[in-house]
Amino acid sequence: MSKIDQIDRNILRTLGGEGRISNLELAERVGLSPSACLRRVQELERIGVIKGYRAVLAPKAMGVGFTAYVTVGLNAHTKASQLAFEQGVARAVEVRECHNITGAWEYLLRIEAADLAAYKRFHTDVLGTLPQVQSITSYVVMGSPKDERA
Amino acid sequence: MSKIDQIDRNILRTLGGEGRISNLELAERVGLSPSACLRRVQELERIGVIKGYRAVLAPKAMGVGFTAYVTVGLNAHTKASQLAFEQGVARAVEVRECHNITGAWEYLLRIEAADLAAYKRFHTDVLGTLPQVQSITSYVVMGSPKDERA
DNA sequence: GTTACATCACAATCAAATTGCGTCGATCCT
DNA sequence: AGGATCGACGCAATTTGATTGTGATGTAAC
Repeated sequence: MSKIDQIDRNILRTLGGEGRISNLELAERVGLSPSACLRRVQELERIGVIKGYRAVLAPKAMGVGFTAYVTVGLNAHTKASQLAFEQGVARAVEVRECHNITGAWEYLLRIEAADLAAYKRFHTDVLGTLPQVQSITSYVVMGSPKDERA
Repeated sequence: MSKIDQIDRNILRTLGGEGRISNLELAERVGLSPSACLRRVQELERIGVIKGYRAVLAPKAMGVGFTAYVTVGLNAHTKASQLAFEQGVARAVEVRECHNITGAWEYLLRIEAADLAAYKRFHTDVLGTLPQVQSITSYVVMGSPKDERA
């Protein structure tokens, strides 16, 4: 398979929303036999178009009651400084996302913590001890009218 | 089941990373028999702790070659203005996430588009035609050293 | 026109999911 | 202290789905 056709796009769209649909049901949805459908899914996984599957969990049940986006500016823009910061962030479980962005700050983080107190501890003991960090601005998430993360 | 115990947390953590693991394998991981494990998973789904499952797809394969975070300030802070904006955003497929945040802007959006030209069209024809919008700041994502979205 | 290749559906086999049921441990009530 | 009740378990049988081999079909290239 060298290119993704319309059937593949239907498969991907369906799996993007219902990752654990049975192959039988998926085959019916996209109009193939189960074996043909399964082979396509397996190929999409093999070539990396489908990177994996994840359960979508209710945050509260995972102990997450507080979410914030944080912009981070570094005091030095060197490659070493950026790599060191990224390593520090990789170790912090509260950091769910770390994006390298254009603009006045180098990074945008998504932080998930139990509550404000836990966020404060993260802010002080994690971000506050990374020597590369020069500026931090926190934006607390009060709600998410749209959230199609995957 | 009234509360989530350590076995449940193990199940959730495993499914959060490998949503399509077989029940057989999951049972081995958490130390239960397959039927006991399956019943717990079914209960976690029933009570809403597991909201669903999604395939994680490579962005390029879905036609996404450009990602940006956008802060949006509204010209009026009324409930009606916010709802109208949120409805406009709900209709836009490029908007993957819309978060209501504290600080100088009301919203933080995550935009996924094919390329810069497509982003420009979104910026002009979608955001640029919502009357509630007073300020827009775009932050282009150049990379994501950490991304555990689900 | 022939050959090669990709993709399909069918069918057989294998593996996993599902569910009924008995057992065990904990808790509560007498 | 003993019995009853309830929740959760593992076992086993049954059902369902996944997997894979294979032949057929269509398309493209030579």
